Amino acid sequence: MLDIQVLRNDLAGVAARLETRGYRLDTARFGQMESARKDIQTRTQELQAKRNTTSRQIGQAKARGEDVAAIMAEVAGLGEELKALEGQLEQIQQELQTFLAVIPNMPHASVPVGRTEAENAEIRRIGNPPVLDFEVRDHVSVGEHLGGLDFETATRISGARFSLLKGPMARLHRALVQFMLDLHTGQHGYTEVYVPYLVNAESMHGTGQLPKFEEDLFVVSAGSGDTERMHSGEGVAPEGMEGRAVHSSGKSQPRFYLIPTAEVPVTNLVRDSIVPLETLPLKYVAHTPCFRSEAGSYGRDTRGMIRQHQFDKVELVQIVHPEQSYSALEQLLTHAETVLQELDLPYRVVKLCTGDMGFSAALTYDIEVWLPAQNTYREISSCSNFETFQSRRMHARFRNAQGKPELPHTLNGSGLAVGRTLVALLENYQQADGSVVIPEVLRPYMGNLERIRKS
RNA sequence: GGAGAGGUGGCAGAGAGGUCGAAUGCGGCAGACUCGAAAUCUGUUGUACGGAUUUCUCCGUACCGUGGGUUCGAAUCCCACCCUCUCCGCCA
Repeated sequence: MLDIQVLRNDLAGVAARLETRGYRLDTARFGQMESARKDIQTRTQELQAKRNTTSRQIGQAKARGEDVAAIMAEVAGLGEELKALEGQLEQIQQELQTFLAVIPNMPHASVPVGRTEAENAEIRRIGNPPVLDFEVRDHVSVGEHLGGLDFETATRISGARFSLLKGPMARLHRALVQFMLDLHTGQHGYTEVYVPYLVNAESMHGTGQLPKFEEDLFVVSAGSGDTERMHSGEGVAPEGMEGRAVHSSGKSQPRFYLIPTAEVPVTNLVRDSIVPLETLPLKYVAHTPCFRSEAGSYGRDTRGMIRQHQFDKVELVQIVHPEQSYSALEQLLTHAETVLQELDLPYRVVKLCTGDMGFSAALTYDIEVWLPAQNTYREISSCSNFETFQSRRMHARFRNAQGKPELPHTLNGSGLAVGRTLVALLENYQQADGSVVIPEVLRPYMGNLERIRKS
């Protein structure tokens, strides 16, 4: 969420900046809502002040044993009027809130302006694509040949966009997770956390997945929860009823969202709290499955495990002092890159252009790994600085040197997407005979296995 | 699923329609005492929004789990909901 003060002070400037991301800010509407809000709020508060002082007088008069009929008459109709005004104020503030909640973050000044990923800026390339002097297979072919990858059975169990790993392949997947966690906790100073995979609407709102991107998420409710009302959209849930699916009987069922990334539960660790200055930077790493509906990407990456409804990821999250956030982003990026370097996988780093960035990000670097079968680089990590966009939504603050609450900057990045790393290993480490060599650093996690062969 | 207890400031814990943003204690901060420290004493100490001021603040409003109701006035009364804890049952 953007700072409403910035909108008030420089509406045209904000609109121009957001234009570069392809977002048209309705400045006229904002102006109308703001002036209405100002008017209603002023009148409401004046009336509340009057009520408070009068009520106090009544109390004092009664204590003195005086007759209060005269004062009572004075505030006779005040209640109704006040109630109406308070209602209006509530409504306009809700409208403003809704308006603000769907505005994307402002791109950092250094972000290249562009519409599509074609205009992203390549920062560096590390490593050389392997020379494979035989017919290159894609990861599906490699994995199925080894008997470790079984999409047919996964489809029977669940459906499209799920995968099943077996034997050494499943272990390799686990080895990657272990390796990444050990690296980030041991070498990079992150604290490992285990977090819920089902979260409430407030958490989703905090990191920016809601209210705009509900269709990308899986929604879960217990037992016979009525899903009818769940997608009724716009309507703001009554306070205290958020995250509830209203059952036809009038009873409510708890309603959860499956996390699309560990960013959600981990960043929300600090929601609605004020952390002491000296605890910054907070650095967390978590391994979780991620669940995405992939609505709107129907024809893309249908083969293999590139794009799945469920995949594992090791996620890095940092909560930092605003002055340190951009150097922290560079560090976080190198932390993710280290994984690829240790695995000796060729990759490149790109800085996303304004049009390709996610809703909440101010600046994003993508790391793309080389996939021989696709003869191209594919995203394997995304590292972003959200500045105060998420902390404002989450009401996450730290106490600054002056003792005042201040919004920290939040960052996160994949370190890395496990499924895609597995894909990259299978493709880059495949051998002419169909076997796959296991990178040195993973062998301790594989019982010193050096190569996966057809069983 | 059954039975019960409870949600108040950083923490503990009063408060039972009126001057309560909330006693008291602890903790934190500042000062006094001290060579320094401890102890003691004094003062101070929530968050958000709006307005004024423009870096020193000041004023107003809201907030005692959440939402609604009663009332001139609600932390306090009424209703609904959420959450936490204890015991039993079930379960990994």
